[in-house]
Amino acid sequence: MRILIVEDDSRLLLQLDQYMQSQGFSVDLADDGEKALYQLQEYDYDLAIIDVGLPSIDGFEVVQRARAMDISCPIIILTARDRWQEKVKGLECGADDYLTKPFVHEELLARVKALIRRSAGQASPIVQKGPLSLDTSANQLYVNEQAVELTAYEYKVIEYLMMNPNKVVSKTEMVEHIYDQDFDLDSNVIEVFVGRLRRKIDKDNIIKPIETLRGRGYRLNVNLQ
Amino acid sequence: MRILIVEDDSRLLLQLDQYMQSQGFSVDLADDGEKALYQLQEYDYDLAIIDVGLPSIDGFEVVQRARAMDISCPIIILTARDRWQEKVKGLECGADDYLTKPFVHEELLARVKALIRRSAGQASPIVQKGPLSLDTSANQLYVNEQAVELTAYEYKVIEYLMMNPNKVVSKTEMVEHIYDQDFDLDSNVIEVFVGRLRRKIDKDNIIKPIETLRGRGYRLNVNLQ
DNA sequence: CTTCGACTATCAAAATTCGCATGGGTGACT
DNA sequence: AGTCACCCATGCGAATTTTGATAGTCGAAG
Repeated sequence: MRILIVEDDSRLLLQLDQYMQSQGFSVDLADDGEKALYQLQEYDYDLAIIDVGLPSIDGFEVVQRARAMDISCPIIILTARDRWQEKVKGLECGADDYLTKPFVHEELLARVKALIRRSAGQASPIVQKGPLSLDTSANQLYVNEQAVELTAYEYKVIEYLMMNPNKVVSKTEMVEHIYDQDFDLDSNVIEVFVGRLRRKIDKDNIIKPIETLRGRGYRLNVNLQ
Repeated sequence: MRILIVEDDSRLLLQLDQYMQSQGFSVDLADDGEKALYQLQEYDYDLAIIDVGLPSIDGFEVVQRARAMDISCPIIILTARDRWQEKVKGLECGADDYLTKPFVHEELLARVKALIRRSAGQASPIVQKGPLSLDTSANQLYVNEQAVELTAYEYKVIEYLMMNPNKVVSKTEMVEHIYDQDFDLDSNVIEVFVGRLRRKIDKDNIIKPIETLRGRGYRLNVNLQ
């Protein structure tokens, strides 16, 4: 985890540097807004800690300009003032958290950890199987990074197959997972959808991701490289 | 945005309920840990505010158990105590933020917004998506830098879509985040609001930002240049 | 190796479901 | 009383799903 600390009081700066390093972080330092913005642009930090009371460009502005430059790492601002308006202003500038000086180091650490934890848990859950990938939160299938538009049931079918790769899935099983309760089992819906999926996924029939196992069902074939 | 407030002091609870509602949130309430956990399990909140001083199951435990159940919504804990150990403990239990009582409502609001923003992967309070930009602190939508006046619900709909760009969002999901519990799910409100938004956002139908995915929901389309 | 029967693929029409526009009604607020 | 936002019911049009018929393929048995 690499973090940036921006603080003009050199005593505090070094103290924080030492503490965060002792906690296993890689720490970069800056002592004014100019340098801070440069560093933020240059490196991809996991988090930044910024004092609002900086000479020339103040902390609020650093945050604002960083956000305008599309820098999205979590930011904690440090404020010496106890007026809630300042804190609100900080958050509205685009900071994620603030801490009022003086503070104990443990509290800073706890907040840093909480923010990093949260910003890590944002990736959308994507299931990758060979050339196929499924973004289950966006309900979107990609074949070789190309988005493929599916209808509601087509999506349900491929989703179920992707959840059970390299496994023979019977048509009964699929029907039971895709439709809620009583559905006419001797219908060829699944065959129809598998057919449509095959055409959409791979027109030229080069990938052959869905294999038919006569009398048993289907299997999503994945080359586990 | 739908939030849960857990607090045993009924006076404060109602006060917060009223305030957060006035700020455009859909609010559910709970006055003990038992109910809170049930609610958290049952609904998909965008955020929870939990007092640590609850009878029977205390706030720390609620957070801990919620996280153990894989509930990942942002959580702010309220603590009456000013001892930093308590705050650190809260964050270590899995909370994302804390606020020390007494606090001014504006400060709570700023933190709530900051957390929701971050959990949507949005660092800045201004969300830019193609020709659309949304100022979440002013509750104002702009289309090509032009302000567009929206009603309360129209705003909630576009906000939720902007927080989930390029993602298929089902109508159920939208209803659940926009209204608080007990709302008739099979109603066509969402369709009506989407229709009105489309007309307001782009009269001439050139931008087509909101795409319909039959049987699945809607998707805010953003050209990721 | 061939044949037969069962299983699967494909197609297009039919049936169904879904989404949208519209207008009326209700309740809140002025 | 008037305005405004919102909710609800309706009916049309369109996209999707289902059906049923037909053609094709596979594999086991002879």
